[in-house]
Amino acid sequence: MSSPSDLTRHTGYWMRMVSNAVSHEFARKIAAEDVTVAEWVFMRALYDEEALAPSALAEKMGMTKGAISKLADRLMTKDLIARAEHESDRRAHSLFLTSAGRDKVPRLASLADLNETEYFGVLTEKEHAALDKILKALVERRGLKTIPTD
Amino acid sequence: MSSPSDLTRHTGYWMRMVSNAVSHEFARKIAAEDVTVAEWVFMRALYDEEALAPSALAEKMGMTKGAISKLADRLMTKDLIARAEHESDRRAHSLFLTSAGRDKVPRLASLADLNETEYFGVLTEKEHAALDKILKALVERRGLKTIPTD
DNA sequence: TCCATTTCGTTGACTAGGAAACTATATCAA
DNA sequence: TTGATATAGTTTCCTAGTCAACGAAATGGA
Repeated sequence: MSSPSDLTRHTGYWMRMVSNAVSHEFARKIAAEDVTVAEWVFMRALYDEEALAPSALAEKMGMTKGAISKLADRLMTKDLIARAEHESDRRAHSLFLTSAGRDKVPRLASLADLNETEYFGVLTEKEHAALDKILKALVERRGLKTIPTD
Repeated sequence: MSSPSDLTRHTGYWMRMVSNAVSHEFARKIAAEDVTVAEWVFMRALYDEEALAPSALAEKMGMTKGAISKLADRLMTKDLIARAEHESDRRAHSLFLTSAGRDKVPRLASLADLNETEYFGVLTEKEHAALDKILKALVERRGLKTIPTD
């Protein structure tokens, strides 16, 4: 037996290695659009909705509301999102994409597609399909849910 | 077609979701031993060696030497590692596990094993083997190499 | 109605890492 | 030998999160 649990015998090890590489490369790509990965996920989450409350975003993205608050500040500074007061509850508000923000999403989406293709393009069709299936099985069987940001 | 590249159609999305979950759960487990994931990787890297230079660790872990410098500080404060001056080069030194540090590695390793089992235990033997094989193929074909920390 | 409690979001203190400037030392070429 | 350059680590400044305390507004009994 090789020393205490050789790290490379762990699936988690290889998974993290690939996952990190994919993320870092994606971060590099979208940096050209002056957006971070967290910002992209945030914007993508708003894209399908009219507007969302910070708390909903926090839940969806698996981040604390503090983090969302600061992230929203940054996105507002960049004029990619804006806020609307809640009609009846004066504590609450909701966030939505500005038109500039909305315009950006498809461009970022193609970069995401490109990254996906680049990374997983080295797999055969069969391998890729098998990987997807197994990952989804894992998510389902372990009951995972939040949108992965980091 | 659903809106700009539905994130959930990306393998990277599912991969990050699983990878993050595995990491966070592991972080939670080893927090009981008062160690972070980066610290664990650092210690694990030292375990097989007599001693390593900070620069070698940085290379191995894919972190900057600045980060290694701070990480080493923390580990020295906890008395888990110590430093030895280089015999001829007065700029250099090397880091090694203290006996307390060395003792801790097997305990952390079992937590790593436990985490691995817990997470991937929901897969069948066949699925698990297939996943490993595909991940390793990805790493090889894309030429990835540093030990994943985050 | 009014006070206790809960909820929404923000803020401040803290942690971890990257990038680049910096310090000290080593090496190499003239 | 000595001055230029390269190398080993450290430090500083910055970004991006968490956690916990907080203020303001809403809610729900007594």
